[in-house]
Amino acid sequence: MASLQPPESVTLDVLDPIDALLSAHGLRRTAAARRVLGWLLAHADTSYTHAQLQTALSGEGPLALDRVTLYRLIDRLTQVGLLLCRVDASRVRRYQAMPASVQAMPHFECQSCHRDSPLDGALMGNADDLERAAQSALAALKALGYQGLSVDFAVRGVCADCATPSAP
Amino acid sequence: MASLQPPESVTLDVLDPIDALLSAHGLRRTAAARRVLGWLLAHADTSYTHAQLQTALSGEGPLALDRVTLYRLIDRLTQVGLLLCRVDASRVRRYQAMPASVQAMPHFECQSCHRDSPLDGALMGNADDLERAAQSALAALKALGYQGLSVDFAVRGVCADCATPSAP
DNA sequence: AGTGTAACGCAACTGAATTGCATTAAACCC
DNA sequence: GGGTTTAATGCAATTCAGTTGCGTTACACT
Repeated sequence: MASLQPPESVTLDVLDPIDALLSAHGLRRTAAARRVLGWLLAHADTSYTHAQLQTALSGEGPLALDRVTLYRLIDRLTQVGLLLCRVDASRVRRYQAMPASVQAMPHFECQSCHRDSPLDGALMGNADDLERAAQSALAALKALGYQGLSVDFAVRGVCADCATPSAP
Repeated sequence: MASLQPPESVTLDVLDPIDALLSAHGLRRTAAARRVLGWLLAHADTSYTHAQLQTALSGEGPLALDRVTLYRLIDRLTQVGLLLCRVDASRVRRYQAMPASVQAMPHFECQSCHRDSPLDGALMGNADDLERAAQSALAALKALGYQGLSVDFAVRGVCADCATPSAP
């Protein structure tokens, strides 16, 4: 049956860019790898835990990927620099497609309730200063051969809700 | 036997500053609490994992503190803002006495080998920019009632060692 | 087509952290 | 001082994210 399938669909993916990324980084083009990287690239604005990826992928298609296989896959994708990985306040790893422009999205993590909220506009007066500091550090590390670099600016503490003694 | 013990030793700790901190934050002055907070204040320059604390404390004195008790204790100390807590690259929590001046000690975390190294002088050109950004964010949050604030600036990626294909 | 090896899947395991519950001892009150 | 309240302790059992071992499958390369 493979003999008569069209080599490319009407919507031109002559030689899928995802496949290109995979082999450019020395990884095999397996169904799972294509799927995971593709999905993360399509949802590149946020980060996802292993568990979230697992359900998201099994939900939207026929692929019932093994737990361990997914662990190893995202690990490989991270090591070659295709994914960005950080550990959130509740100790779970979060993966995200490596952003082209490495913005240091500032965020706040509450030590008590473990919520993680972005520090936007009003709360981040001098975002330019931050950006400048980030760029200089990145340039220096890149020159040393470091790869897949990203910057993270986090404020930690106890949020107003948790700080108030208790409710009446 | 308590009746004849001297109220304070020769080296004036009339009403221990640690005890003061504890009760000022609504915590009971137990042997364990005194000991842990005291030790962390005496080693305030770095952070320690639960396991490290456990061995350090049992090593240097008679206190054989229970694992779980230590977990709950450092958790309490963190919630009231006496300790600072972060999760390192290998997913374990690291605790540190809350520093008075909240420096955003910049550091690099390798996604591959999970080493965590400080970004000093040469690698952090505009440390002032970073400091300024941090101060503005802190001021804004403090005004909202947030407590025990600290700043963390991390660069993530794959270090030069891990990035090179392999050794010959 | 044949072959070496990366990637897969399953089962068993680790290690940090949490929960339940009975016990101890600060802190508060009279 | 004695009595009460409840925070803090200790132990056992459990959770949860992630890992390791090992036999099997299927890319990639000639």
